[in-house]
Order: sequence, then structure tokens, then C-alpha cells
Amino acid sequence: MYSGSMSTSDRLIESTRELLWERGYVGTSPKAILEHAGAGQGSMYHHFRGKPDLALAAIRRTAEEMRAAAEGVLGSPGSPYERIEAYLRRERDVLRGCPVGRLTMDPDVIASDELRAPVDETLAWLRGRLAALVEEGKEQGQFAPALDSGEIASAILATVQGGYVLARASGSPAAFDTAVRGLLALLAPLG
Amino acid sequence: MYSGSMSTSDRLIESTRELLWERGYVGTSPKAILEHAGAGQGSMYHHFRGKPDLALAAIRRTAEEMRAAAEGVLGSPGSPYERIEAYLRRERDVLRGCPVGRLTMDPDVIASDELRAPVDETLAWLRGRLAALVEEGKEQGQFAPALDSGEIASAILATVQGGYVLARASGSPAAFDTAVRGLLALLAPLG
DNA sequence: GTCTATATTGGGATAGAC
DNA sequence: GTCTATCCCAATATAGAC
Repeated sequence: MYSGSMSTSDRLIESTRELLWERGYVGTSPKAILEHAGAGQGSMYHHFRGKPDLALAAIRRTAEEMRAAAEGVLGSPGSPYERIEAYLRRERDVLRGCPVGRLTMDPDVIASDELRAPVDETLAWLRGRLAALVEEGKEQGQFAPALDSGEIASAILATVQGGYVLARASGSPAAFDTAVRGLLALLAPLG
Repeated sequence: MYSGSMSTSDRLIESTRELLWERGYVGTSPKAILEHAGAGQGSMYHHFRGKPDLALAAIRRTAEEMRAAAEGVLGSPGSPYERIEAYLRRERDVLRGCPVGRLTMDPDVIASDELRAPVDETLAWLRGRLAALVEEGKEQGQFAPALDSGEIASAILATVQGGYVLARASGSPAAFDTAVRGLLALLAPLG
């Protein structure tokens, strides 16, 4: 399943990431992970204390990757609005959902402060990053000065997360794009 | 767990609704449902063909109830903006998530056209209802005529669904309210 | 209609050989 | 470090008594 240059531990983490994205924490069994990774029971319990420990490693890696991907778009050249638009319109595997956001619907993830932490931190970071951009846009006269940057950032992030929900409900990525276009229309720069 | 005036079948459905909301489809076992409903295996397999059949009955009931609740707010007197605002600000069990929307993150629900249908229909209905209100608001000069009603409706619905995600990630209902305030600021009536 | 077996498979983990 | 054997309990369903 993976290139031979990957350690067993890495293969386990990568397999867990895939399955968590596909089926969530509750729907992912150690057995499924082992089959996907082509490893035996012993390997997993040698490298990790158990399912929660392995899931934590997987979630952390997914969170880091997502931050990097978002920063790649939000940190690009362009006006604040353009960068927010680029983030909203960026290529996504819409029907698979957000690999970080979907974890919030997992009861066992939410019940564990350790597992929830990287999810919370990632979304909080994204919100802060967006808020800074909105603030910058306000200073440049691109957005109305009366807007609260934090609130707008939250609305942007919520639209993305909710866009996944609408897309998966309808079975079509178009639902995501429609919501994004609606938000962008409301957000459109002054003048 | 339930008043004695409820039939076994109803108790099973109500128990399933609670557990689906709390733990999702994958995380809800027939055994847990039976214990919650105070019924035996036989009862469940007498009234329903199995877990998917019972879940379908539960999801349909939840979907209907949600439509009724939304219509109660969206159909109230007031201007289009006021009614949309009332919908967005309405009392919600934010940290429990949306009992309909959360099902989109359930792999087994999405894999089944039958289980997904009531979810899709409910969100589509809500979107249509919101779009009609936006259209009305445009006619009354409350919203900019250039806005696409369907897109705005999608953005509103996505903000709500995403608001649940942000709230559950942070462990606080405030995150939901912040996103809603941001959207309302962007949506604020002309003049 | 409801109950109690019973069956089969899987979830999650430990033990100990190699 | 990795493997197989084993354990115990849960998931989902069927059979048949009452």
C-alpha cells in the first residue's frame, strides 16, 4: 500500500489518517488499520499504546499538514480579499469532507481532551489567520470598518465546514461551491 | 426511560434518535438501543428488519421534527431579515450538534441512498425556504438585488452547520454564536 | 409481541515465540 | 521489531419458546 521506504510506524500512522478521514474514529478499528498498513498486531502495540495513541499521532499529522496547506494559500501574494477568496476556492476533496472538522462529530474524539486538542488548535489557528487578513483588509479599506474581524473569520470558517456538510448530504461538490459563492458575494470588497 | 403510554416501537425509535444524535450511526449499536428503550432483541427484530431499518425510521422522524421547528421560526411574522435572524439565533443544543447534519459525517449513512435521502431532503428544503425569504427581502429592497438568493441561502445554511463544528471543536457554544454574528453583519439590511 | 438462547464475526488488547 | 496465538467482550442477527 505504501512505498517500501516508509517505516512501519509511518505506515501505521498514514493508514490511520486515511481511515479516520474515511470512517472517523469510532468507525475505524485497529484491525482495519493493520490490514491497510500491511502490519501485524505486534507492530502496532510495539509502536503505540493502543488505538487512541495511534489516532492521536495521526490526527496531529493531519492537523499539521492542513495548517501548512492553508498557510500556502493564505500567505500568498494578493490583497486580503483575494487571499481569502483563494482559500475558499482552493482545490478540495469536498465529498470526503474535512479531515480535521469531521472529527468534531466523533463522540470519542470530543470526549477526549487529548484527541480534541489538535482539532481545536487547528481551527483556532485558521480562525486567527483569517481574522488577521480581515483586519488587514479593513485597514486597506477593502472591508467595512464596522465589521468585527473575529466574527467574519468565524463565519468564513463555518461556511467552509458547513459547505462540506451540504455537499455530502446532496452527494455533490457543487453544494460546497454554491455556499462559498454566496459568502464571497456578501464579502465582496467595497468600491 | 419513557412514559408508559409509548409503544415499544415508539420507544425504540425515540431511543435510536437519541443515540444517533449522540454517537452517530456507526457508534450506535442495537444493543445500546435496546438497553436505552428497555426492550429485548425480539421486540426490535419484530418491529424492524434490523439496524438500518430502525435507523431510517428514526432519521425520518428527526428530519420531520426539524422541518417543523425551522418552519416555526422562518414562518413567523417579521421582515425577511428578521426571520432569517430569528432562525440563526434560535435556541439550539449547540454542543450536541445538528441531529440531521451530523449524519453526513457517518460513512454508513452516506453509503446508503435510503439513509441519506431524508438528510438531503431536509437540508434541501431548508435551503429552499431560506432562498425564498432572501428573494422576498430583495424585492422589498432589504438585500442587494445583485445577490443570488440560492447562493445566500446556502451560505446561511453552511454557516449554521459549520457553526456546530466550531462549537464542538472548541467545546463552547460561543463559537457558534460568533460565526452567526459575523454572517448577520455581512447580511445586514441596506439603508 | 416479547423473551431468552445461540451463532458468527469483529473490536481491542495481551503473551510470548522468533 | 514483528509475528501468531489467545482472550474477553461487543456487534448484529436468527431460532424458537412463551
